[in-house]
Amino acid sequence: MPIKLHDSLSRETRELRPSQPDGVFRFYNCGPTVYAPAHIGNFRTFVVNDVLRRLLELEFGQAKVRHVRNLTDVDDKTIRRAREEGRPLAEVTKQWTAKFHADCQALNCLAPHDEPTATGHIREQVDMIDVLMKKGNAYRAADGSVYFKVSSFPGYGHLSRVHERELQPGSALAGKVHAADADEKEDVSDFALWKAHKADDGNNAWDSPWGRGRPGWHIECSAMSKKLLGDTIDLHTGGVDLLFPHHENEIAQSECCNGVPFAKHWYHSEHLLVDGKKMSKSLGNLYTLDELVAKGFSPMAVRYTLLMGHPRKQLNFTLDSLHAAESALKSLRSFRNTLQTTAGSTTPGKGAKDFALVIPTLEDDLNTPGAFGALFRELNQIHSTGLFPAHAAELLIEFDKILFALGLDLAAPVPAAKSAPAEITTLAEKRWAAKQAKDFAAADALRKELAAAGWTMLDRKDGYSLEPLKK
RNA sequence: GGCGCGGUAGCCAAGUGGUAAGGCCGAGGUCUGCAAAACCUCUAUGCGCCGGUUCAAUUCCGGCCCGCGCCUCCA
Repeated sequence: MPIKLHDSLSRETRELRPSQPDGVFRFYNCGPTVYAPAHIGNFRTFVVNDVLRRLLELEFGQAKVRHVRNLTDVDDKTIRRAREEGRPLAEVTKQWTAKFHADCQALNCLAPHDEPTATGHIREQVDMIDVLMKKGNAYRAADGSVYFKVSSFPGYGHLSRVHERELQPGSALAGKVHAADADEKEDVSDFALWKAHKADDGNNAWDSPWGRGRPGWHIECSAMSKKLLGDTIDLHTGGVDLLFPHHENEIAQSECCNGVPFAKHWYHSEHLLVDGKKMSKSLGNLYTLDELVAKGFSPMAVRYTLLMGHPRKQLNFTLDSLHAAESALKSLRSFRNTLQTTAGSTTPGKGAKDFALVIPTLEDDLNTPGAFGALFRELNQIHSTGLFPAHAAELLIEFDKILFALGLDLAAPVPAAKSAPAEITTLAEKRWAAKQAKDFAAADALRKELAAAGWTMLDRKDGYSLEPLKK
């Protein structure tokens, strides 16, 4: 079944298919700026793109998907961070790149096939700017910066419908408040391709035909996409906030330089809200993966939570939803164990249609909550009708395919139980002894004592474990 | 002000012109000395409000109310 995905440019849901004769599907996902830990809003986009990547692999074959995600390692924020910490830029970005990779791995995201960096592709960016200069789409301003001339590209604004917008009085552009370099530009809409060196940049500058400086933000994606995937790619993705101006500017640069359409398909995932509001430092509702893990949640529950809402709708993230995710994962784990136990070493049967709707639901515009619904509906159905070994063996294969598509690793570590203090283990030992002696009255009294101290005992045949009481 | 998205059970959240998936929580039950786990059952005559179209609307159309996002370097 073909994968259908909403296209931000045409505003239609269209089939995804490779456009090149080699049958390789090429997609570019705008990656993070590495100057701080990414927050879970960032990860919503990367997790959604990861599900997409997995579906593409299932559809076209593992070898027929090429996934590129960049790392922005030179811009205002990274340079400012390095300056504030008195460290070289490369050291700062290396640190946060490593952290980003660790978080991605914890969230079970497949690594992109290429992860190019802006500083690693200065020459490609300069070359591209050079072409734009020669074609008359760019100009060098008095300060040595190079700007893209928006009026030279008639297609500008189609993606974001920028022409249909009215500027809010007092907005940055209308008031030129933020446009520190506005005087250098011919038009406020023009954007920087090359930024002339300033004192604040320190030694983070490169030579170019227009003098020392550094690339503007937008050009890196155009240049690296061209180098690694070609002039026309099959899909370009990112968060909604990148739709304008970032992606609009990428289209302008790439199409003016290459003379062919930039991306066949555009996809934007919506924002994650926290307690009904966009995450922001000022509201204090910004979460990183580490903070959630510190609260006792597993990274897999975070991943599950990020997939609980439709990717093109704002998703309201709460701690309650993390609890829900943790419980849901537990059910899935338990179900898989049942399948495994029942199946044993039986040869899988053929023809079961139990999970037939899950992947197709996912393939219909990445309807992750719909897919979870279909999954649990089937799961309940199977529970109530019972299982034969051959059936279970077959279902196990299907179930694992679904887990792969969603990127849920049920074997991933769950939060380690806190170890109990000595007085608790003493009580527990006493209770266990009482139970073995069948002194149930004493055992029950000790259970109550433990509960009062905030602990519960989970009995097994051969022993017990201790867990802190929930709430 | 402009552009866009949304308002579905206590919470989260799919979906459809023909009478509401699923998860969490909660209640009852089976099973276990107890507890936990697992499994079973139950939980919106209702889908922001008011009109309209229709045999039939939560789903289409119009108006209104409320919320959220974006409006030049934030995933």
